Amino acid sequence: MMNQVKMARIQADLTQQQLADRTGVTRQTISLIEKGTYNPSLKLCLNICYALNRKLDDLFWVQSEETKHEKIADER
Amino acid sequence: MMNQVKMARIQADLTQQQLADRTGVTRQTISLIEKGTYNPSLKLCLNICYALNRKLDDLFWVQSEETKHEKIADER
DNA sequence: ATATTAAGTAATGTATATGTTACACTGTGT
DNA sequence: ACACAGTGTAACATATACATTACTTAATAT
Repeated sequence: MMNQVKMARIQADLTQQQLADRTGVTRQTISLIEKGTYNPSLKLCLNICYALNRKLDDLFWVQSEETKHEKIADER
Repeated sequence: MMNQVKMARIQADLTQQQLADRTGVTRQTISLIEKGTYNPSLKLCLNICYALNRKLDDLFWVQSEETKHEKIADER
């Protein structure tokens, strides 16, 4: 589950702990989400968005496997 | 947890059962998500997006309580 | 050298998302 | 009147998100 949380957090100049505090979870949860091994709840995704002043698609959108090919075709 | 799933599903002319089949969950799960009593996982949100050809912000974005006021102020 | 901060990760417990089965209600068609 | 499709919802079981605690490593500062 790839995402842009780590990039956005660093751009916002926050530590994992600071982001965790602002989103109401523990640092460990943030770490696992950034590493991509977790499948976070929508509510947590939204809280991360609020803390980083982003929207869902900025941080969490991933293209479906099927439409990836169309994208490649578009780029040609 | 308000969302636009029901609207988008009806616009796509799908039943809850059809959407459930396409997203790999049961009809009950779709029903509860549409009703807003569930806090679905990101993976399920993405699968619903794929099935309805939408993006996360279209179906699942909800403004934070704090920024709601700013929005209202903007509209004045 | 030592202390401190940021981050990765493992073990264990709890809360909850989701599945399964089943029943009820509403509307529509016959 | 009956059948059926679509939906809401409840009870119970299972998987997993998330918390808690704790250990480790790397980097930086004193």
